[in-house]
Amino acid sequence: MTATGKSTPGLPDGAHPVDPERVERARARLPSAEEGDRLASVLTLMADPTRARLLYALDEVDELCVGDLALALGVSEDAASYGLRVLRTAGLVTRRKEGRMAFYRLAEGFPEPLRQHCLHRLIAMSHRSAEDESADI
Amino acid sequence: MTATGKSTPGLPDGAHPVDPERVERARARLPSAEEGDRLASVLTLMADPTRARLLYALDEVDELCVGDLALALGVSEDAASYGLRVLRTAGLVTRRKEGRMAFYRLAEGFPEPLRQHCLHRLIAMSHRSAEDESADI
DNA sequence: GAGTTATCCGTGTGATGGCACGGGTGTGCG
DNA sequence: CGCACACCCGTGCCATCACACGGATAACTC
Repeated sequence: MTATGKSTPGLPDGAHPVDPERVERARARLPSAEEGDRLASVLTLMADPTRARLLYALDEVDELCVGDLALALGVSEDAASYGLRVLRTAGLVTRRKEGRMAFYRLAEGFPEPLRQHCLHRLIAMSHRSAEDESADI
Repeated sequence: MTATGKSTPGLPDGAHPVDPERVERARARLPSAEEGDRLASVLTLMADPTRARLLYALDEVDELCVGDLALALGVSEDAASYGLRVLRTAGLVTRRKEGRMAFYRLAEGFPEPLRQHCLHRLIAMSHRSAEDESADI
């Protein structure tokens, strides 16, 4: 059992794993590298102001066409189109074509945790973070 | 008042804002560009497998030194150090120096929503997302 | 004091990302 | 039938990024 237990700072006995117990505890519950990749890819989709706001807008109103989305966000139609392209490729939004225009909405299988936690809670957080003026509590 | 209301697809009267009501509804509740930027920057910090897992590990065990974190994650010490550097610059983790080693922990002011929603809920999501085999519920 | 160890910092590099640009497609209108 | 429109797609440009590498610092051991 190596009998080390906790190693005080200078002990060269344990060498690299300084506190193996904690390392093991962390390692056991840690998401795998692959899970980390998945989480990162889904968060990367939200980690862009344009895309985040596109999703938020589509969460508020069921459906919007590209031009109106661009207008609501105050970005170029090209930027909106590009953002939607990425989100669509990722399967987060769907497109309905009516005549010459395309209406977007959140995909049916839009991950509910993502909507709740990122769209609602985190956006709410960023509302009051930053340099809040008075800061009650 | 332009009297348009809803414009059917082909009406050239409303021109760009096809359905002004929805645009207005979206625009009113939409996070501002600046808020979008803030949200994006904080999400960008999580949108990296190494950093996300670093934070997760630090959330599980109070405190770990760089080498042990690298060991727990299975990444190079340099990668861990770099990730911690970024997180530290952003103020999400703090460093305590003891002798020649540095112990990291989540910052005191670590945004609670971030911990709950990103670390716990979203990681839980990415556990069962992907191609889940049997998928009980 | 010399050597080793744990970490930090600045820089180079390959990779990725957001978006503007130009050209293309299908649609509605006169 | 020809024009304008709303949108899509492929591509190029510039910025950012994650990480490796090398050197520097402080501390512990002998």
